Amino acid sequence: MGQPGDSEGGRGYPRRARLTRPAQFQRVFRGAQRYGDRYFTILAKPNDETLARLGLAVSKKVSGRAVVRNRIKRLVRESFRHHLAAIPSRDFVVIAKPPAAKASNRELTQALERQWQRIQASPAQRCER
RNA sequence: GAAGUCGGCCGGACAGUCGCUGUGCGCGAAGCGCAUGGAGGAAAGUCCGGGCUCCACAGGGCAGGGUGCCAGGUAACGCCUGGGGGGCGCGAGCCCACGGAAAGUGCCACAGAAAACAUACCGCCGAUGGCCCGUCACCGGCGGGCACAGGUAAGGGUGAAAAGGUGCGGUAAGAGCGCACCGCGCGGGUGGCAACAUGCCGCGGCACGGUAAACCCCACCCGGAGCAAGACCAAAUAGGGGAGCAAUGGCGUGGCCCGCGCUGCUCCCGGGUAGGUCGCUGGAGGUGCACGGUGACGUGCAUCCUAGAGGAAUGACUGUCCUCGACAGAACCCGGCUUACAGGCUGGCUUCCCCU
Repeated sequence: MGQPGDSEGGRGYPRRARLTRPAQFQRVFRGAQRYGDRYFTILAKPNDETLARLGLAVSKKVSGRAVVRNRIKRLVRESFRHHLAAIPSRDFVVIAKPPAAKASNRELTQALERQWQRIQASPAQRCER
């Protein structure tokens, strides 16, 4: 099948690959490169680690129901995990938009794949402050 | 078999691959391997009640809030069980904020004459009194008329509601005015722990409209905040307190001394931010049996351990099958209530139909 993650034998998604503290989120929110489509906005900022890290932001504005928000977060994490090897080591914050609540799993997965490819293609810019 | 009614239960299944995470064990240990566990009946709304934690607190009262037929169950409740009363249904069964309106206050729209110590629009009567007419020779009597005083609440009409109902008597017409039956109220007796009931006895012609999710009265209950509660460990930076050391200094103020202020190094102490650890899941716990109880529930014995994350795990993909899958995601923990829910399984009871 056309699952890139499967063909590479899959990757783990350890705690190292997550943004865990408010300060880390703040760092990304301040001056990051932006990517996005109708389902997501992705903020990216170079980090000092050897691994890309992911943070999620799915607000209640996206959907009032916790089940829907959980689904979106799981899909993003799953996609990120599959592409971890190919993604440059930067900190990302994926912000979901309201249309994502109505999209199917397949639609969201494909949309994310396109974004990772764009990010892979674009060079990391130093955002001086 | 059909319709209905009251409960109980389930909430796609199986396999593979790749992940996340708790626990146990092992190892060449910031990890890895193996084994094993990982959302719900509502996890939801946050509407009640508790546990737990911190703060406050002698006792009592006021204010405020809540509950509201009775009895029981419970840690507690606004929950549950049983009972009483009222209403609905042929029935099983369902529904009810269901204490007090002979403490006080308020309100009762529209309509209607009148909405509460009753009143009198139409109507009825007009016995009694008044006026007029007739009759007898007069007083007076008798007869008739008027509807003036007055008497009525039977009938009409209004309204959610109009001061018991029906019948007979009675009357000028009427009226519990009188009587019978029904209804109502009060007192007593009887039954019941009680709410309450009453084919019992006596009394009262009947006097009591509704509204307390209106104020209010009565009885009972309630301190506040919440796991971001709270406890512990604790960098960096700034600052506080104490001790010691060197010089007996240095700088500022001042003409100078004293004095006052600032200043070095080392160690200790207390508070405490970032961050971390605990709180964090074994509990008013589940299951089975026995016993007590109409029941809710309680007691005893045996047995089981069944999520514990934290930017927040419990998922993704693929395949097969079916009746193609609803509402929906734990966040300290329990007991309830309420609301949402594709489809399916199952038990009791009721009514009707058919067969034997």
